[in-house]
Amino acid sequence: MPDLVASAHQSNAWPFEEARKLVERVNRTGQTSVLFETGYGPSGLPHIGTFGEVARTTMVRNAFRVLTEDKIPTRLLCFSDDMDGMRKVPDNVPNREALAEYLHRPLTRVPDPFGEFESFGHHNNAMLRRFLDTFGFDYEFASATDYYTSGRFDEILRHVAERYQAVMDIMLPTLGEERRATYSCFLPISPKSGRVLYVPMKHVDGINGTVTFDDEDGSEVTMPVTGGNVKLQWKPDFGARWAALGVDFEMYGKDHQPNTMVYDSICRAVGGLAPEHFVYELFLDDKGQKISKSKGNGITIDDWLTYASPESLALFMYSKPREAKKLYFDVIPRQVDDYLTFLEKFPGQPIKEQLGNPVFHIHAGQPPAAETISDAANNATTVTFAMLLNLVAVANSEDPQVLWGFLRRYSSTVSAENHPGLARMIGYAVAYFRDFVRPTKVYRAATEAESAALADLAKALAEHTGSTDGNLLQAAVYEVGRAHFPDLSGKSKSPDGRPGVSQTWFSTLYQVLLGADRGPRFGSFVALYGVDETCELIRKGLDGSLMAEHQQFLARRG
RNA sequence: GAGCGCGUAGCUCAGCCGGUAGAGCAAUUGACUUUUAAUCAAUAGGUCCUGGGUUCGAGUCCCAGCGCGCUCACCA
Repeated sequence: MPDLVASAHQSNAWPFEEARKLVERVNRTGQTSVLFETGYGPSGLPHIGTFGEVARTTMVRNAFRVLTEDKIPTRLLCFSDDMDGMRKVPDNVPNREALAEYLHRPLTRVPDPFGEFESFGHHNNAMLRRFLDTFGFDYEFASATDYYTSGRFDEILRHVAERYQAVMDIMLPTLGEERRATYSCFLPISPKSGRVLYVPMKHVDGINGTVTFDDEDGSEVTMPVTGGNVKLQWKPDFGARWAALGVDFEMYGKDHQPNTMVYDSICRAVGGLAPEHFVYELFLDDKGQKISKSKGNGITIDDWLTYASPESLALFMYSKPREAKKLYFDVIPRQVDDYLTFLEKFPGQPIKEQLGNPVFHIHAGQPPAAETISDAANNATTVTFAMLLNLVAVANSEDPQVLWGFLRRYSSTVSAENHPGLARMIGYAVAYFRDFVRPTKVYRAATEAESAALADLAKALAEHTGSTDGNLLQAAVYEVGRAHFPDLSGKSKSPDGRPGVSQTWFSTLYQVLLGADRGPRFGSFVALYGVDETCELIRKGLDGSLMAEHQQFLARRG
């Protein structure tokens, strides 16, 4: 595969551009492995941005593996800063009052409000891992609490104590006057209250590795910096961790960008080599505001996975990482269809274009084959999400079987067994219909004339009970329409030359029975939906049940 | 104010190493034996933000300007 590697060295797809920086780094240092890191602050449930960071870092990692033909081992460490103090009680958890007394304690020392895990921190860590596992990421999880208490950070902590002045010299100029007066890069955990203390150090002993400070009750305390007694302040924590673990690559959001120099300087000050960075743009909600955990705006990972595949979300993360993009429900269908298009094009592309195709990066160079359905003449088509959303809207049904029925009109052999991807997509389309389309429906009552016509239609259809012949049923629909709503303009005619049917008739059917202004060819709809079921639908349209049911549905949603 | 990014068809965006502008949706027309979802075929459409520069040649590279977006206290 020298062709692939050579092209990868030329490719301007961003994961390759980032990975090339790492190749140069390896050539420079002679190192024999590469460590990727992503950070996670578990003060709340996992954020879609956290997921994006892991997805994108994985893409760079895979690009690196292609470039180096897998000769340099790589690891991805997802580091959870779960020793951070709980600064406020999150809004979206149960038992909030009970949590209040644990404010400022490390998250791994706060009881789990969900009552399932050892601590709130453990709970949030587990949630993060669940999401990452859903996507099949290859990663190692790391807990700050474990690292601090097990002694894995002891050496670097002693080092920071020794180099205390150097670290403070980097930090102090970046702070406001007020903060400067009390700042410390060490945050001791109070031996009395268990809280993370933001207090000035009275003394730092670089030789013995201890710090001296006043505890919350005013008593002076001297403790070793090691063993989990003390954690590092945010910026020193970043730099020191990179140095301690030998991190080679870490990306972060643009809000961190101004701090890059500070993190890197600290890393060097304590003897490390600063990692390579990539700065990505933040996501925006529907109103153009930045999505953040604390605001709780925008959509969640669960939201996305309710309506679309993990792959479509990965595509969103791949595209334009340096642009502030809107991440909201209405971007979902497009991502799904773009993903399908890219997947379909991939096999026929020359290598160079494959390397720029998002599915290469989403699937670590091994995208699956696209699923298509074929008609009787063997013309293959990709079923798009847009098409399914239309189908589910016109079929007016949350029953997947009705959708399969529509699809089998085109391709008689298609099924969930031979098209698992399509089956999943139908599930997503149904959910999207239920939550975004159905609420927009408006049912109206039939007029007197329309009621008479509908009653006749029910009678006419009843004679064809059990029929699945769309054309036969369509003819019946037309016969009734001709009697009640003839088109007198002469514009439309039946094949035998009799007057056609006014559009009013069809509008009536859609508005009264389906709650929409437009709809499917009605005979075909009846064939799939069922004659008896359609008669029942007409009955409910006439007696007002459809309107009432829709009202109830809307009321239930709130 | 500083940093980063963006400005291409009505909308959303592709345009790789510089070589006569592309897709999807929307629109219009037609096919599917009566207009009505999907599908299929076709048509229409753009001063590539502006002005300079480099070049035989610039949407693409360089400079300047205009417009828009995001980030930049504390906390992480």
